[in-house]
Amino acid sequence: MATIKDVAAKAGVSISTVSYAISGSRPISEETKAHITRVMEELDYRPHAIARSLASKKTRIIAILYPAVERTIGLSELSLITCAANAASALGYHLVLWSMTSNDARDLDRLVRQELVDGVLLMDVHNNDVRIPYLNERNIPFMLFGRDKSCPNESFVDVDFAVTVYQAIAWLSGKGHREICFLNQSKETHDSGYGPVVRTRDAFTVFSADLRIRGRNEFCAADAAEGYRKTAAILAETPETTAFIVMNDRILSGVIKAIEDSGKSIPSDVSIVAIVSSEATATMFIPKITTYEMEGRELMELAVGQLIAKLEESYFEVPRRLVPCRLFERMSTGPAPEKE
Amino acid sequence: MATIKDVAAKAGVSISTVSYAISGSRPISEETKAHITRVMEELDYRPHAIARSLASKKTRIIAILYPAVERTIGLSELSLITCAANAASALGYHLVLWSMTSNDARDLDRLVRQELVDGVLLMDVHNNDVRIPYLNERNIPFMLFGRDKSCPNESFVDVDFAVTVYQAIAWLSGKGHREICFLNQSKETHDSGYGPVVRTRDAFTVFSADLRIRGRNEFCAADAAEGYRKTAAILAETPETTAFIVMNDRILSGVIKAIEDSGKSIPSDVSIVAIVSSEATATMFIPKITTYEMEGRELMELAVGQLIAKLEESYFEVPRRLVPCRLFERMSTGPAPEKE
DNA sequence: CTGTTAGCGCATTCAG
DNA sequence: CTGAATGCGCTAACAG
Repeated sequence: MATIKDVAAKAGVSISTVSYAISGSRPISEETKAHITRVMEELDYRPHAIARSLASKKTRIIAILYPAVERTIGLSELSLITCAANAASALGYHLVLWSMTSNDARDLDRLVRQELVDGVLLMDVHNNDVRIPYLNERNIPFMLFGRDKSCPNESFVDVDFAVTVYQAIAWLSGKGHREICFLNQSKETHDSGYGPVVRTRDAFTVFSADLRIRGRNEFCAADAAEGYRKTAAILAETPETTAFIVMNDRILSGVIKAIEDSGKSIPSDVSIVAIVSSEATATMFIPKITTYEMEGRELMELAVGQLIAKLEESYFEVPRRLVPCRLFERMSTGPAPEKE
Repeated sequence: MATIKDVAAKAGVSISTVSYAISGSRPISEETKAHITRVMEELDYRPHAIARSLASKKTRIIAILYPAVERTIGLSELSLITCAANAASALGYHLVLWSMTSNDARDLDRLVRQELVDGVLLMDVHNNDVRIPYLNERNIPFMLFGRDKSCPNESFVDVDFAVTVYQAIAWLSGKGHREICFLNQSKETHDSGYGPVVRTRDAFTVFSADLRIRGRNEFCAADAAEGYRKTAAILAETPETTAFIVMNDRILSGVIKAIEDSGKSIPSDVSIVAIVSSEATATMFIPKITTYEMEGRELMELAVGQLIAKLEESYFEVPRRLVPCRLFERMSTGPAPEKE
């Protein structure tokens, strides 16, 4: 492997000149720079990442950190991580994956102390996350993917749950639906303060009133059988319901079945839209489900971009970015049925 | 941050003694070693990963590499990657994620040439994968997760598809089923030579004969509607079918619906077992689906362990390990119905 | 069994 | 605008 020394020798300049030609942190005449560039190409030179890190005290590596707790929102997608890797790569960074098996900051300490990474991207932030005070204390730059009310001063990117709920209601409303039921996740999840569940619930209350929708704001445990039971009960109690907004992929099949078993059909009698869902889920059903899907790529590019901006100090404000989900209209939604 | 120098000074020994006490690559007397260990703890010393790498020419970082192509088998799980990270971490390694967006070995070259990693774990290996000759040529140690007939000489770990199919047939057979249909993935996937589809198909042919099962060996496109159509057709043609083995989570809801619409019920009339599936999928349906699930954790520990063994040259053979899926009996399977 | 020392490949001072 | 020299923190010869 060619080193910077080889390049310098062949180009007839000093090592530092080559170094500056690469980094640009000091003016180099156009012609020597061009010459050096050519020699680098001839030698197929690549800077040695490790050596560069040791000298510069910056590794150009960021860590993406998954905590012990498994959440129910569909954040657990491989594509999110590959997006992160791609985003990092595009900015000249590497992405290492850390997965914490316990909820103990010492696990994190073990990793951080090796000084392998310049910054950390925290996934699945949860209430009173021990990782946040730890990173603050040690002054490790970090960014949250997801947010929590217990950490109001941090940088984050997150799904805009409120706007997503608003859009779903408004869109259904535009199709004539006036009686809409929101099937959120479980009450336990809500009561534990899990952000997405709390925010969507509040948003549904507010926006359904704003849009003059008669809304039912319900919880449902993450289980197809529960989805069935709940939906059947709702249909029995308020048969005028013409649309369901569902924030839990696991209950969809139960919801669909309950609607069909009640003698109604989708979407002519009842519409279903799944929020914070995914194409993979949507296409598993008949009919294919209309969804609002997380903008995983955009969110990740933001998260990684902001984190790296922080590292390179070209940014000084605390970035907080919310991105609503995007609508994918499929076969489970239609205009509200005519009133008899 | 304390450095090795600080430890040496405080312990009253030389730097190299500390180094050897850590690595164990040269004998150190028990008492000095104990003393050094104590001093390290007092100083809360952690070796600097980068400096160590530069000096030793080993980074103790491995890359997990996802290719451009998206495969249909459920390998796309986040848990696989976190397992890989955990396995690596347990062995003192870090895991970086590389995601190739093109099918070009030059992308890989760009990464490898930075000499950031000691070895590579290739995911989702496909026919005539360009990455394999490249890595061989450059002498980069690597390991395959999944395998392909176009690379018969490499080290790999993989799901034992044949044994999984055998077990599924045998298990159903033990419950009295004699007419079993295997719903594989699409014919196009098979004809393109995709290993899992080819191997399961062949295995079904062989083992259903061995076990005296009247088997239908069918393809089905990855779509719930196709699953419905296909299942309905099969039920019409061969109504004596009492069990379906399905290797495609995307069609399950169609299969279930077709069976129910034909007036039969699950599992009393017809059993369903999904192979190479997952709990997440299984619990999305009513009834919960009996599955054979990939031993992701075990496979990953094997893959990472073997790769690292290779790196550290405590191993010289080419490891090839197959692990069949494990049965999770749920509600979609039961004894074959009595013959009329 | 332990100490001394020369790099690993590069970034970055200090001189010119 | 460019070159020479120092050292990042550690490993691994070499020397005792």
